[in-house]
Amino acid sequence: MLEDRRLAVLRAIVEDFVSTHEPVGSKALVERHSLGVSPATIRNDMAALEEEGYITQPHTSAGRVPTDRGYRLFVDRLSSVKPLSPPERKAMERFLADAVDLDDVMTRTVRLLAQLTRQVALVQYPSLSRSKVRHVELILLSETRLMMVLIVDSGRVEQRMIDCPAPIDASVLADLRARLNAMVADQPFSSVPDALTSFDEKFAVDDRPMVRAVIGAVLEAVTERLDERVVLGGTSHLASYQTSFPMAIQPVLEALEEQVVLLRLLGESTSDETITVRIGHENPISGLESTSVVTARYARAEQPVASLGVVGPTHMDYSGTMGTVQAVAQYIGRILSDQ
Amino acid sequence: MLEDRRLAVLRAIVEDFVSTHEPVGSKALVERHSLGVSPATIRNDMAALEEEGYITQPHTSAGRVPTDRGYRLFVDRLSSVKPLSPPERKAMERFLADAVDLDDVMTRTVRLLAQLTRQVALVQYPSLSRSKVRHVELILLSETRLMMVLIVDSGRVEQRMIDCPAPIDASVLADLRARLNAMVADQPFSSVPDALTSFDEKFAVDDRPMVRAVIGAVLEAVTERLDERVVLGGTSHLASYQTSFPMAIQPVLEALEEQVVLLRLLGESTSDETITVRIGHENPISGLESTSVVTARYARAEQPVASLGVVGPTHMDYSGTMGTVQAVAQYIGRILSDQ
DNA sequence: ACTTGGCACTCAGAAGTACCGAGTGCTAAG
DNA sequence: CTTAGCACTCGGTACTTCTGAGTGCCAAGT
Repeated sequence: MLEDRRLAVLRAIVEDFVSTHEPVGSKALVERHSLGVSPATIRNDMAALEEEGYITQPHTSAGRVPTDRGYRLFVDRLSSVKPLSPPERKAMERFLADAVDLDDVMTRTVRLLAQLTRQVALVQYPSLSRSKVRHVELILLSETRLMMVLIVDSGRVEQRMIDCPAPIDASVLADLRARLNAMVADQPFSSVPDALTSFDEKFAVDDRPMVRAVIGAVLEAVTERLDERVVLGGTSHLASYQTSFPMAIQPVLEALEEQVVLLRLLGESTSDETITVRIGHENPISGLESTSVVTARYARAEQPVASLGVVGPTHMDYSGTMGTVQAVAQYIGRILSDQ
Repeated sequence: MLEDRRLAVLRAIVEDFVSTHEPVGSKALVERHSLGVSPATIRNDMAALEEEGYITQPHTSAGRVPTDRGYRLFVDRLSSVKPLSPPERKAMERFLADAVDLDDVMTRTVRLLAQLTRQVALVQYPSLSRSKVRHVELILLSETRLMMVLIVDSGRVEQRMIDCPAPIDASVLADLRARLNAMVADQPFSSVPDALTSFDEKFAVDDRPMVRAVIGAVLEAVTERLDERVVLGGTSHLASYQTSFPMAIQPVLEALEEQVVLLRLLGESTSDETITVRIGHENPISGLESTSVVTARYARAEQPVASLGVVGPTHMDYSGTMGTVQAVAQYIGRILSDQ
């Protein structure tokens, strides 16, 4: 009972602080929330909460502010994932329905997320590791130069230039093309490396350098990490944070300029959770200690392929943000599975 | 003579203000620059300059600050384009030399520009309008579906899916491929549309729908505006502007999030100038009225293909920025021409 | 006709002072 | 365990004063 009320107080503090961005005092708390006790009682609870490290006072004569630990408890036990409102859901579906290709889906998603959450949004390109090869084409560009075009079942296309040591014979090339396709067409990316082991031995010794160059290009294409691309949007929202609360945006902007950082942010989701929240210092990346990151994985045809999420101030509306991120992740998954 | 000194005063004011970011007074001016006259004389000149609208006083008891008009005069008549220092040049060449493909060149360039100028950098992808077709490949994916792969001389590749109304005959396809390449290979993009006019008439009536679909895809690929992509970097530098001088970064960040805006910024260069500077309100884009934009075109094989540039505070180091932008533009041109 | 020293004037920003009141912790009574 | 009462703290606001950089103007100098 007592424990319950303390948690209620913490929840009230977080909620109030998130909406007003101002330290909240005991009096304001009993007024705004019907806690059924007097401010003095709340003060005792607050002292206890502070003792345990969930809240803190910016200065002696001010109210309390949640600590990262306080937010953590709030997220874990006191808040629920708030689903999108029907109009928001409508807006999302309408906005994403018009996407014409993968790039467009990604761009639109990042804009959408940024708009709905009013925060910085991140969207990672789907991984191709579960994809299958549809076709490999080899095109002779000059005597010693050819281009390999790899067509993926998702419609994506990868190309590689290949320079050969010796002039290429057209009939050898045709033979290679046919055999190569027989080997890898309809194979998932993951089994291509195995399929092509000692593939070159089937060719005349003279042709092997060329064959090996082609194999190399194919392997490169199927092993390349295409999920290592992240689009970013809504950075202008950063500027509005600082008005509301002290926070240097420079380090945040700097961190967000690094693709590596973005990948770490999205990549380190706890694998068994659908949605991950990292609060303040929990965040391993320097420059983002005073922000929270909410990410979710999205799937294509039931298989998780990548993540998306948002970066915002620690005093964000976690319920709403988590709901939005989750909804967008699910919807994107559906869109990608459809096409 | 008198006129000369006034200009010297304006130059001194701009230079001082750019380096200190503080209004500059008559006394400080004579001390820092050897103008050979007394503060009182400078004051007279300043009054005249203010009268003409080149400088202004933030408040009565403060020094003068250049107006947009003052910067304009400074850029047009009082400053020179400062070439990169040898170490900077070295750094640039080293940094760009490692680029592996076009995307990499663009990404590295934007980082480089941002780093050298400490401002927000923009780099537009090269236009393909001057490019030539190297090869067109048609790949049969299923009975009625094929993929068109267009290889451009710059190494870039465009692909299009094509659905045909009727099953496709392999020999017809081979014929089409051969003839199509005969028509368009080595042709500049601009002449492809003409080359393909009434091309379909050379085929059997039954095959024409398929041929037309392919022609459509090729035309789409060669007319698509591939230069409508801009990469952006160095936004974190925005945060440091505001510390030095009042400037809302939110509208700037917002503006920079719009691809359309970026394209306008880069696209509207005066065509006959190698380097374009737009100062403060000269800038047509809302949100960027208090920034200056320095852009330059870059060429590939002597033909201008796109632009790059930076966005910074109006009190920027114009000489240095112009020098850097120009140097990078030239060097990028060389890199693109090489490969 | 320009330059210059002198001088009164202005005014933003710093520094000092006082005050208010939100918020606290503690204590003693309920 | 709760609560009313109370003394205490201290950030923020408002007001004042002070200072000095910087100005414009004028009259004398070259």
